[in-house]
Amino acid sequence: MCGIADALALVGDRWALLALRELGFGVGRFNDIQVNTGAPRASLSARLRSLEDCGLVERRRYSEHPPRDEYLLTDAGRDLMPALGELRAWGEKHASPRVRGTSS
Amino acid sequence: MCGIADALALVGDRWALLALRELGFGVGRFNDIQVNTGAPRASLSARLRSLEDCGLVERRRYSEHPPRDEYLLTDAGRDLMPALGELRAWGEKHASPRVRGTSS
DNA sequence: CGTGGTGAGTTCATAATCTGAACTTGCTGG
DNA sequence: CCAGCAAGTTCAGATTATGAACTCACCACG
Repeated sequence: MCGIADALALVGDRWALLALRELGFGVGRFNDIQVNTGAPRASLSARLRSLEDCGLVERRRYSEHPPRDEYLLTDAGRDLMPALGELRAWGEKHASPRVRGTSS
Repeated sequence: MCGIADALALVGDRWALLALRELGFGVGRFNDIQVNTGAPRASLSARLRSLEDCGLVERRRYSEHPPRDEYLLTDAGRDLMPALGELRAWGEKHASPRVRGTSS
């Protein structure tokens, strides 16, 4: 009925958007994403897999012998960046008013 | 670090955005939201409560004796609409490719 | 007046999901 | 050979969501 439901079905969980954000930053290593997002390894692994399955993320092997993969945004994933930008803008405006003003 | 995490902390669950979407449509009755989103009553109730707590949604009592409440978007909630719009656009472009082209 | 229906929630037991920690696998460094 | 990093996976346990049924309160009906 409305793309929102479809969108949320793909990226509507707690870590997908965070992971996508990291990918948008150019962070493509599993451990880095895991640390930056705070997601549990298992959850992140599953999420990355879903995202790859949805075509939002692409997995590139940057080392053969030790199986080292790197994740990249696909076209579809990159298209999500504007939405993420809006979300971030909103978050900074409404969800983090605590850090406005003097430090602490 | 980034507003996205904060934003997701508030609206990053499965039903929040859907509920917000309904509110954006002007649908403010509990049952209507529940039916339109498909969210379980209990989940929706909890979510609406969180959203109200976060200041994204306002509860207006439109009937006293039979406790009938109606939900409205606040300023903060309305500010989320652009993000929802982006998300919807993305969803229609990438998350619902099944309806592209001839049926079947 | 008693019955049934609508609307908004709540409660409860169950089920699914997520979480953290430890474990693998494969190679590199000492 | 042993330790360590990197990417995942596995496992048991904790959290949370889910659906169905139930409550309250009123309104309409016969």
